[in-house]
Amino acid sequence: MNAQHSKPTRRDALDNRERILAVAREALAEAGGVSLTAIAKKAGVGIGTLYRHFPNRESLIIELYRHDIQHLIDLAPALAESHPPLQALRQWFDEVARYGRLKYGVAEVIHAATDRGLDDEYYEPFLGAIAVLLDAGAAEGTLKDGLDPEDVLLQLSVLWRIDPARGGDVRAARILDLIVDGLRRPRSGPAA
Amino acid sequence: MNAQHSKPTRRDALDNRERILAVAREALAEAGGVSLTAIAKKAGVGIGTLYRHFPNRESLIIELYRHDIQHLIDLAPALAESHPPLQALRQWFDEVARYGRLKYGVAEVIHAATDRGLDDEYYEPFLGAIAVLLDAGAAEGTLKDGLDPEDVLLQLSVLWRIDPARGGDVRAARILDLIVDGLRRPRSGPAA
DNA sequence: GAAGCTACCGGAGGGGTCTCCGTTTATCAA
DNA sequence: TTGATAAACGGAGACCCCTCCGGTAGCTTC
Repeated sequence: MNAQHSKPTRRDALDNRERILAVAREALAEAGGVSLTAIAKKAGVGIGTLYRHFPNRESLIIELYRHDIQHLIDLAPALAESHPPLQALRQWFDEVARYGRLKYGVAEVIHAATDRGLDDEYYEPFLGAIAVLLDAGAAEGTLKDGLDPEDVLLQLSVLWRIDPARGGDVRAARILDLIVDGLRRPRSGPAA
Repeated sequence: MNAQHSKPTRRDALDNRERILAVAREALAEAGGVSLTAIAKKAGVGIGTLYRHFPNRESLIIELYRHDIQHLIDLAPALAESHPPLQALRQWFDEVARYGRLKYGVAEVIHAATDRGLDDEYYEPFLGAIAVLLDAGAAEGTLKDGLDPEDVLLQLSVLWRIDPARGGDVRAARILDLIVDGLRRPRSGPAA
């Protein structure tokens, strides 16, 4: 990220960063409700140090789930190529939901992304992934033209508000179906 | 609410409650980001007193916007009666969005309701309002059968994640259209 | 090896939500 | 009036996020 010759980062800084990430990875593995204070303490650094490395909770979590987020982003064009557009879209949605359910952090990142908007390193690529799927469908004529990927991302963010305790998976699938139906181009029938 | 003969509430308690509400109403008029600590101080009560009257931020806000929430709940059957189902639904959605935009608290309450679920006094009635609209559409055949009002409420909660700074109203309208389209019964054309 | 520069550390502290519990006081009965 | 009593008060304090800045200690240069 800064391999420039601007000045090599100090060793202790690097060590601390790694230690924080390791502790955070373990602490946030599944749970989520872990305080940064706790992570800092466990990592043996001051809270100030943690915050210098990761200016807010989200950026720490992004770092942890970088890999997974990227996977989702890469998956979209792959699906678009190997499946009919509607199927690709739906499958991608499922995958996003699945990741969010599985790895707490992915959900948090995506959710936060809809707030932060353009600041976030992954915001644009994520939108791009959605755009690929939407374009494929539009080209084929099964999805509406001119859909805004940001609108779709927002709609997806509903996923993280579903209470997993009560029919989480089923409800998620149902809602994703509703969303996809909303994106479809209506059959050009006669009626108004 | 407790007109029972269980024991009349103490006068000072009643007074404090009113004072807190008055201060809160003014403080939260439009803004939102007001601390309960500040409200307590302004009302001349300890923070503990505020919290005994309203066990959390949300319950205070519910009290403030009781009227507005009820209006929305009542509006649904009225619209269902006076308009074609699709129009009624869409118009009700708009009204919900409008209220949320106008009065910060309404949005917060509805949003929170999707989290709290059954604990909330207004959760069921709100779902009922949605159900009325969905049923009307189902009966007419323009909306899908068996839609779950809770699913729809969840979808609506997206409204409060829209950044008003960037195309808020327009985006909201667009997303509401998408949601409605997702709820419509597809034309029974030939295709798969 | 010593010294200087400055990146980096770390925790105090500000502001938030909410809980707990010793103290005050409104109300009622005597 | 004067207790007695329990409801209500109110703030200290636990825990959160995040900022700020005086102190510390790597790295470089001589």
